[in-house]
Amino acid sequence: MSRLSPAEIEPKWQAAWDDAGVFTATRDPAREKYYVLEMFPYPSGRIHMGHVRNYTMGDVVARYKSSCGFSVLHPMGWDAFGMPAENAAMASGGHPKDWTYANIATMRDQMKPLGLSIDWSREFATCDPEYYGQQQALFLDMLEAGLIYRKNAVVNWDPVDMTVLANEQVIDGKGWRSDAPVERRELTQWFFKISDMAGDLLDGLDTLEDWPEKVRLMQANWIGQSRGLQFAFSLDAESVGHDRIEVYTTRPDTLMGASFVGISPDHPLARALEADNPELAAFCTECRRTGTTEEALEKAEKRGFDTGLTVRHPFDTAWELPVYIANFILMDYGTGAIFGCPAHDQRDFDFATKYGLPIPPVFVEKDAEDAQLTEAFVPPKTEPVHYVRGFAGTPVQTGADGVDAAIAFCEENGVGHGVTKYRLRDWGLSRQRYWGCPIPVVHCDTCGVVPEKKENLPVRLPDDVSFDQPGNPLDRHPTWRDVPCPACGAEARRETDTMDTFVDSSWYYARFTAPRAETPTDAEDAAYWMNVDQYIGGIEHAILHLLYSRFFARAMQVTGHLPETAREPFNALFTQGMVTHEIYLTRDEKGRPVYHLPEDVTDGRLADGTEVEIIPSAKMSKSKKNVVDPVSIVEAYGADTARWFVMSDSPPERDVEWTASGAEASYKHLQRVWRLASTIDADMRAATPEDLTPAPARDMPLLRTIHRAIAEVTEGIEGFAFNSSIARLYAFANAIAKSDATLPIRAQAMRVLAQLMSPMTPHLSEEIWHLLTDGAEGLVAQAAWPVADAAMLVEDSVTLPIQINGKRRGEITVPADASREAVEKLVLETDAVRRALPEGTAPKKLIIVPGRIVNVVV
RNA sequence: GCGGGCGUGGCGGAAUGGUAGACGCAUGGCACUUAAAAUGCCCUGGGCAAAUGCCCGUGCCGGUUCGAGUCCGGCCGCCCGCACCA
Repeated sequence: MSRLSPAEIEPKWQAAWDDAGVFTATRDPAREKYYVLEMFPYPSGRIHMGHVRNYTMGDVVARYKSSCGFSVLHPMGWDAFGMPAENAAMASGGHPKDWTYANIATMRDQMKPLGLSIDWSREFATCDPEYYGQQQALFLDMLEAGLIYRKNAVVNWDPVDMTVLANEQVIDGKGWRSDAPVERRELTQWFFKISDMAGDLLDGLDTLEDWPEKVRLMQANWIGQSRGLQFAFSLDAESVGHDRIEVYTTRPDTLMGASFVGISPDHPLARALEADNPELAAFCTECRRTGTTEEALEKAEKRGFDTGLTVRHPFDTAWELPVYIANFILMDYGTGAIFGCPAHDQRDFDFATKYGLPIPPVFVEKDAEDAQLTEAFVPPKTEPVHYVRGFAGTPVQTGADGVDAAIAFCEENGVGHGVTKYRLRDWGLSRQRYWGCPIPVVHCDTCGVVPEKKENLPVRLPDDVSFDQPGNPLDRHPTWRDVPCPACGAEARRETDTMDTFVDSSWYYARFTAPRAETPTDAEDAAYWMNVDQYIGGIEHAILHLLYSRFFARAMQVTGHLPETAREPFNALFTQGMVTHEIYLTRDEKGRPVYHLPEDVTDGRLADGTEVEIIPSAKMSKSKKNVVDPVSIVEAYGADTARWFVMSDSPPERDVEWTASGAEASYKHLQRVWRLASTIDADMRAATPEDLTPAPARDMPLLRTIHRAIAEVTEGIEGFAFNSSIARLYAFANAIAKSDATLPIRAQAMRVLAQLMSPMTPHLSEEIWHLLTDGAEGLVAQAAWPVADAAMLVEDSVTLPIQINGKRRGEITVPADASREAVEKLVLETDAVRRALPEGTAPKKLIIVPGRIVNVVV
């Protein structure tokens, strides 16, 4: 019997699919459409197992839906702008464009042998001028619609390299190349007004029923709606032009526990005070050294600086509160100023303790009026609290009701007003880098900031740039900046900032519906194909990419580029786990990790004998050099094996650690299925008339198995439990191998097995299908998905485990339609129950869950 | 620090609140073979036991329930995100 050679059959069937145009997406009004999309890859240079897993999942869905009769759109493209291309250019002197397109070519060549059902005619890269030109058109429309504006924002500035650094380029507060302490610097930048849509983006989450609950929760927390009180503290003496401090609090119910007022180091008052107070200025400067990430701010030691200013409590003019500058207060959130209530907030408690400030409680535990607080008291939700200091003697409740009551009380007494705020900040899109989509505006001395004319799009990146020094090459380009003002025609300067790469990935799904259109989208195509029915990608994108995409769908609707029905672009979302692998690292003289490729490590040592640290289950990433190359797996075992393995070993939402033994095992199993098919085929060809005579009694068990397999495998695919589907397929193959059913029924089972396997192992399935149908029924890829006969799924009898006091002690088999009374009688007659029950006594309780279990309580 | 998630045999994992460990890997045994590979068959959570069986067991502690891997509360550990990484 011939061994199956993936190297022979896989290209053959891929060519057959191409010839038949099976995967070309066509707008067919007669059929329901299905748009399945995996998050497109960054062209890092080689595909890795995470890609294989991601795209195989999408492929399983696409092939399955296609078999179910849908008109399927399953495209692929490249998220091609970004820093690695510039880093490569700086390191090796090439050009980001060449590097990127070469990587794309390599990865496409690596991806195609996987046999994915992708419509490659729709492929594009975000660095294609045809794509980013349309993105510039979107920018102009959104600018005109008031969705984009300019304001100052803080960036990480490397004072040695004289360049802006991304957060990941800041290591322990220092520039990654220069090692110089990073400074904060303000630049005028472009922003999307995403905060205007905060409420709508929050409300929209409720409609996303087919998104993971955790992603919706993360997004809701990220948007961070809060209801609070905004009011002002009056300064005792006007200082540097300020006479009040505007404060926002989500805990107005603790206003009577105020101990101090804190303002951000970036608060206008703090900035004004810096001029006359060198000590204060030094403190603020020190605070600004902390990285710009929220994580760095939150983890930094909480520090304050007493400004010497005081304010009056709004409900008691005799009550004086000190004003501190505190490093943990963000200028971006609320008003950049807070009041501190140490008795009921742990951070404020720590702060008050550190600076010797009073800790007046608002409420205490019952019977604990005199107790000294050793930590902030946050009352349990259910317990009543005892008030020691309510508003004007009136106790208010805690919790949401208390906040509402406190806001109402404050409003009645003329202290501020209730407001709804969001944590979500506007999205800064300006990047001071070359390899991105140029922002299509021109700076004119007389007209100011002027949008480029649409007919001048795309604003192309110049090719003649150098990366021999840090900073943005567009700034250094001799002529690229010089353009006439689109408004007055005078000499003007092009903006040299480019767009955040998140912009590129925020609308690519819409572009796939009409990738060659002369406008960003085509109305008819968008109406037919949108929304994405199933989106698949990593959980690491749970917040930013998905939120930005949701914003963009709305913004594109406002600007007329998407229909109203595409408000939420992704109907269903699946977040896959990552493919992990050990990482190997050594440390440089500063203790920073240096990563090594698996092939450079032998028995835990480098070639020069240096021992390496091994960290298990680390996310596969190019920078960590722990990428397993799928190409070698495909070459050794074929695409079907790689696909089968990545789908079989782990539930798709969970991380999977790559192991070499798993691929080997998958390969063996697929060979076994092939042998089984070949044997059945050979037997059919040599069959005598007796072999073909039906024998219903012999055939019934396998017929039932066929229909159960159809039902269970289908259910697994529908529910994204691919690993369970594959477990069922193993069981099905074993059942066929062991069955004594007649040949025609075994052949029928084998054809169904091939079909059910086809989303995962399309090439092997085609080969088996072709063999068993003599090529008379075309391609599996075009065959209709089998349907389970419900009548065949019903069992005649059922085995019920019998528990005694919750522990399994026996079982009985009863007819599936047995009455409760009949089951009860049989249960009481079993040995296990008789042994447990004293002679003649009845059980205390008898629980019968029909079809499932019996529990006897004695 | 904040937000979110995960934790089950030697390993990957299965299990609408209802027989914990399906299915697969690995280990061991057997068959085939001159031999090996390949292939096929069998066993395999731990403990006690000749055996029908019995006890323990889903990170830890507690709770709800006839019944908890699953629900609730409190911990521990690991992972993801934190707005200029993609």
